[in-house]
Formats: sequence, C-alpha cells, structure tokens
Amino acid sequence: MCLKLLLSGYIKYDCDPYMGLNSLVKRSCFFCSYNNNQAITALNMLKENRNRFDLIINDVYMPDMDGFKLLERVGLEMDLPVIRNGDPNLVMKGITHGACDYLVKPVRLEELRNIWQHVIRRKVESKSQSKSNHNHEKSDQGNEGGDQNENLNRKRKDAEEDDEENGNENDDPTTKKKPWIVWSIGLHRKFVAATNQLGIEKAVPKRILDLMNVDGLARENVASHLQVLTYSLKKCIYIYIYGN
DNA sequence: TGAGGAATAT
DNA sequence: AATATTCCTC
Repeated sequence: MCLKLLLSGYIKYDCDPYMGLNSLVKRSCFFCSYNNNQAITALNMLKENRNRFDLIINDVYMPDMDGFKLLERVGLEMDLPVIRNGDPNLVMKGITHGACDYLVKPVRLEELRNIWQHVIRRKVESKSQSKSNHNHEKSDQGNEGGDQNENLNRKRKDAEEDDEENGNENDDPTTKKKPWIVWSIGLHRKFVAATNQLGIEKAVPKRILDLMNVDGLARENVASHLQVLTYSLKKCIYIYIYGN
C-alpha cells in the first residue's frame, strides 16, 4: 500500500532534513509530494488530484492565505485528514478548524508512525465498506495493537523558542569576530515576515536585512539563508513535477 | 563601489 | 547539513 502525502508549507522547515521530517517521511514509506509555500497552490493541487492524496500536512505559516482558510476549505470540499504542523500555541485553533492532529517540530518517527497507522486503518475501512476487503501487503513495522485512537494530546516540550537577542555582550569593537548565525525558528520567522512584506520582487538580502533589524546579522548571512531556501524550493518543485 | 547570486569552502 | 566565503557580473 502506498499512501500519498501532501506536504504544504515552508519548504525547508517542513520537508528538509533540518527538521528531520523528510527522512522520517521516507523511512515511513510515504510517497511524498511537495508544493511551495503557497496555500493556493496546495488547494489547486488538491482539486486537480482529488483522490491522489491520503493525508495532508500543512504548515501554520503561509504567506498568501491564512493557513486556517486552507484548512477549512479542505475540510469542506474534501474528506481528508489534515495535520497541522507548526506553532503549538495554535493547536486548539487548528483543531477547531478541522485538523485531526498536529505535529510539533521536530517530528519523531514514532509520531509519524502513529499517523501512518491511523491513515492505513481509515483507508482499509473505507475500502472494505465499498467492496470486499483487500489484503494490504506488509506494513513495515509490526507495531502491535497500540491504541492510536485519536490521541489529540501530543504535547512536546521543546525549548525551541527564544533565540536571538543572545546578547553578544562582548561586542568589543577591537576584536570583532563574526558570529555563527543559527537560523532558529524565531529568526527564521523574522526572515519570512520581512520577505512577505517585501514581496517576491524586492526580497533581496539587503532589504530583508534592513527589515529584520537583527543585531549582528549581516547581509551575507541573509544571502546565504535565502540561497538555501531558494534551492530547496526549486528542488521540491522539481520533485513534484518530475518525481524523484 | 557595492550589491546579488551562483559556486565553492568550512 | 548548515552556514560562510569566494568569485563573477552588473
């Protein structure tokens, strides 16, 4: 059995090894399609391939549409499980809007396996209802009867917030060494906010840097980050169009 | 000169 | 892998 998963959201932070989700997806035998970080694209993909996806994981933060709007429309027009992936503080809002589960990054293999089981069961049930039951071939992990019945409380404490503002107390002008910038979630959010505000045309390192207004951040840092994101985006679009 | 961006290095 | 640095172009 092959499940189709639509990952929708900011590419790097949802799909790439930075968060470990990509490798987990592969290890879980998902077939995975990506789209870019535009909710409207995700919606179009879903409409064109109504029966192509079994599961949707989408991110809370999407620039062109309120991510919750996507959630509502998917829930109204299609019968698909949607999993939110993002800010734990928005979990309740996601659930009231129709999400059936949520993930908090970084995602662990165990969590993804539970979802996998859940989706398999749902798929098998619907198939056996419409027709005589099929035998599904092996599922990779035996995973004895763990009750995965709607465990909606899956909270994980991650000290992922709070990042920049790391004082750099010793900003001694004589010995200025460039700090190693870590693109934490918070810093990345600033980047995304600045990028969205600028628009695709004007989102160049200098302007992004100015808007972010982060102490110690250099234009080169933003340029490097931007390059990686752009590369990831292209790669994911390529995979979506041409396959792996 | 300075900036953007691909290539390359760490 | 994640980020920095180099290098070429405009």
